[in-house]
Formats: sequence, C-alpha cells, structure tokens
Amino acid sequence: MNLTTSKEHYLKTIYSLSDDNQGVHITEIAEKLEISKASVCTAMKALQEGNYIYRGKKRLVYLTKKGEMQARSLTEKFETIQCFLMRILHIDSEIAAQDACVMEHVVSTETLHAMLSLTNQH
Amino acid sequence: MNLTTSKEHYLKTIYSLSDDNQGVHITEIAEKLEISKASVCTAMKALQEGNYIYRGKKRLVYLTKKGEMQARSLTEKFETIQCFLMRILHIDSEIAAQDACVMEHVVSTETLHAMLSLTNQH
DNA sequence: ACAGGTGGTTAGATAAGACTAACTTCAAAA
DNA sequence: TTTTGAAGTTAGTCTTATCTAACCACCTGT
Repeated sequence: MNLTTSKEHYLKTIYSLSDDNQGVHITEIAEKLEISKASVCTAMKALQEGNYIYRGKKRLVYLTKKGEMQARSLTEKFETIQCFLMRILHIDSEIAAQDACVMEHVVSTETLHAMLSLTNQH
Repeated sequence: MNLTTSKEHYLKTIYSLSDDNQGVHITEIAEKLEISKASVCTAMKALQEGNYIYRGKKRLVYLTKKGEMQARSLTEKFETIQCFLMRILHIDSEIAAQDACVMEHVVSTETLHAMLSLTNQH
C-alpha cells in the first residue's frame, strides 16, 4: 500500500492522539479529523495492510515501528515548515499551521532542509 | 463547478500553450501533461461548464476572461514561489519548479505575499 | 441477566480523476 | 470526390476518499 496524503494524515493524527503509543480509538480519530467513523475504519484497514498500524486490545489502534517512524517524520516536517513560516515569513500561527499541514505532504527534502537551516541560523 | 488542483493545472497548461489565446488542441494539452486525450476531454467539459474555457473553430480550446484571469493568477503564484525557493532558499530550479507546482494550489495569500516581499527586498 | 449505549464494522452510494478501447468527425491529400 | 489518418469523443472501468444507514459486539448499570 502506498502512503497518500490522506493516509499520512491519519498516521499523524494517531501519533498525536496516542500518548506513548497507548492505543487510540477509531472514534477519537474520527472526532479529531471531523470525519465519519466509517471512513476511519476503512482507512485503518488499509494502514494495517501496509503494516503502519495494528489493532490491539479492545480494538485500539497502535502504530507499528514503521508507522511511528513515518508519523514522527511527518510531524517533524510539519513543525519545520510551521516554524519557518512563523519566524521567517512572520505568518500568523493559525495560518502557518494550515499551510504547513498541506505542505508537509508535498515539499521536497531540499526545501525542507533549507527551511530548517534558515530558521535555525535566524 | 469548483476549481480543484487538477482543474487549475489544466487552466495553467492551456494558458502556457496558447500564444495570445489563439486556441489549443486537446492533444497538445494531453501531451504536455502526459495524460490521455480522454481525460483532457472530460476535464474540458467541466471547465466549459464552469465558464473557464470555450470551444471555438476546429474544436480548439480557448480561455474565457474568467479562465484567463485564473490562469494568470496561478502562473504568478507559481513564479512567486519558484523565485522565492531559488533566491532565498537556494533551491535548484528544477526542484523549485516541482515544489512550486504543488504549492501554488494550496498556499495562503499571506504566505504568498510574504514570499514575494522577501524575494523583492533581497 | 438483560437493556442500552458506545464503539466498531459493513454495505452501498457518490464524486473526482485517471485509464483503455472503441467509436466518430473532419480536413487534407490523392 | 473519396479515403484515410489525426483529433476528438464516449462508454465503461479503476482507485481513492468520503458519506449515510444499518448492523454487530461488548461493557455497564440497574
């Protein structure tokens, strides 16, 4: 299975919701993303196929090592972009978050690195 | 009809292919985007619905005023982003183009303005 | 124990965007 | 004028991502 933008979103959400990977309810994910439980359920099957998550006790959703690495990477990208937008371009945090949230899935590593170093040396 | 990323792409492509809006062949668009004629044909119907294009002599595709404005706006966004990436972040023009090509459809006007002014004052 | 409610799942629909294959249209060359 | 190849169109399929509605499963409180 390939990670699409949508799937990456799910991973990031699971990561952000699970405290120390203690497992997340499908309902929680649905509420956070403001989408139906059914959609989440379907997506979880695909992510399980791809070995990004597994279902544990009480049907909770857990990230696998692979899933966790992906999620962490995405979260880092998000933060890099958001910080860059805020500190270098002086964008409001709300809007910076929105922009970062779409950019994180598409931006090249080159651009990402450049953003990071410019933000740091600032 | 709503302009999606895909539709915006078509508009930009038509704009770039038509010299002074002299009309473009569906085949040209298909070749430029490396996509089937059939897909382009279907998309053109939707764009016509939304009054972004019309079909003229010899079935050529022409931008309407509305379509042209959109296309120009997108092209400007693209250029703003590409220049920013190249001049401020020192990204290679090839990669900058790729990144700009996806970012142009999603980035906020705030970020866009900030990129423009930073590039200019540079 | 069982009735409800919460959480999860399944089935079926819709929409966008792409595809191939087969068809039509048309204009230019013979 | 007829033919033929390029351009365009249509029909039907696939994938992804979403939805609603109906259903199942399990835990909990009475």
